[in-house]
Amino acid sequence: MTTTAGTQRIPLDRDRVLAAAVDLADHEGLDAISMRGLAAGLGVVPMALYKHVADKDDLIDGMVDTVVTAYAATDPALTGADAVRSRILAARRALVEHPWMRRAIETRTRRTPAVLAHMDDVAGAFLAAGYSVDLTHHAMHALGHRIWGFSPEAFEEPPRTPPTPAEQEATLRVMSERYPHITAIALDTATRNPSGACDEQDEFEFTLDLLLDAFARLRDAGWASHP
Amino acid sequence: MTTTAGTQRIPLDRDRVLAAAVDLADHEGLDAISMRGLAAGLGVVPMALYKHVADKDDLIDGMVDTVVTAYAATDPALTGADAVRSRILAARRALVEHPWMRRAIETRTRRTPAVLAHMDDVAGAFLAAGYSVDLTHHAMHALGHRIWGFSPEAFEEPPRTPPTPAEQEATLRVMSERYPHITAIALDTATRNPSGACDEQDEFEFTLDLLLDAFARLRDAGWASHP
DNA sequence: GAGCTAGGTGTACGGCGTACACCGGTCGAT
DNA sequence: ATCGACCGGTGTACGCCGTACACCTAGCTC
Repeated sequence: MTTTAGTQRIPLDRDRVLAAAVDLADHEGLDAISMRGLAAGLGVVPMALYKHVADKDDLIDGMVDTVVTAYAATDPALTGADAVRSRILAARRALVEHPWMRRAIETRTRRTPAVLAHMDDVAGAFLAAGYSVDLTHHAMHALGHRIWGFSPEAFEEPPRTPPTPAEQEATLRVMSERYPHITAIALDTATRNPSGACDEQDEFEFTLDLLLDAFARLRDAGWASHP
Repeated sequence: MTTTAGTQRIPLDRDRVLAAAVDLADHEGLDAISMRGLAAGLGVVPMALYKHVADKDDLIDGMVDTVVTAYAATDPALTGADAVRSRILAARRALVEHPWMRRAIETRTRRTPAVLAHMDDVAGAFLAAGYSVDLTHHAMHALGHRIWGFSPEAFEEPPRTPPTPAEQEATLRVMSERYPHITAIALDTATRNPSGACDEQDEFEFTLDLLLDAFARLRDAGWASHP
């Protein structure tokens, strides 16, 4: 089981390890990432990976970096809030392709070069559009994880097995009694989208634009946080 | 080691298990929560916990519920966005006391009664203030995790050992060359707060008010998402 | 040819969540 | 008074995890 007859093993390198990890996470989810499983997929013994990544944390940092590095560069024709918007939506596209990124980013603490570069680009777009350093700072805070292409969702749906109509009616009755307001929201959504699901992309862009708009207003008003 | 001479063991119940878990997490962090460690702290064998919680996931759901249940009720004198604001800031106070809540909430999928009740209260406050169901829905999305008292922070600082002044200068030079914009922000912050740290509470309230303000404007303009 | 190095191996350790069989009390029904 | 059910705590064991450490080998440099 060392080498398949005659075929030479191409030696691993960090990029191949990371690419395999990204691929595995894309198909099986972040929880499926284990040093053992990843190694098996590469036809290699688990400890071999440690020649290319420091530890599992470094592996996941590397995966994040791999994806962030691949973000499309901002269209240089865009300026100001449009440049920010375009960069953030590029991040979101990557995020939709790699759903595990969301949780991966949330648990990272080290800031790798690609991550810093993305933050720097977003900040740079604000500054180039005449936002003060001060206001840019606040805008970055306000955008939060939105600059990575997602918003944290209080409303997130648990993956569920579809209930029978009877169950559905029973829970609806209970819900509307105990939680009338969120039930009203759910029912209102359902009138427009029978599946009852929210259009996450819409919500994302809605809030993104709301925030960008609010910040543009502050900029135009000459706002400053310090007296 | 069954029972200390004479003293009767008070039997465990779910609430005592959850309270012990919350306490442990408060002092040692969420990662310190293991069935084995928690059991040891309670002077009990690990499997004993499974008589009171279904599994580790249920344990953490229960911990979240415990804290959320303890949120101060909204001051009934407050109305509208003020009621929302007050409820969210109450959540934030709880979050500061229980730092592990942040990560715990982020990884939850099940929505427990206390969690639903909090969401329902926030939504109810909007509706009571004359926001349409539609607009309330969008506002809840936009607030995202903010209704739990925190915002996801792109800017989060890793816990770090303070570097020597020489190192500090070296990294500053590298940073300001490669990432001029975020460095500018950091330096600007440092002029007002020598530690260079952001005031998270300020940033939180700033964005919260920005959003509440933007939504109030939409309400007053009679905004609706559907034509 | 000696020695170094990079990359892959094998073994082992300590931790985790939890399935499963068990066992001593308490208590209600007979 | 006896029996059975049930409830809370126990003990053992399994399979997974990350990774430390010693090792082996092929190829390269001097």
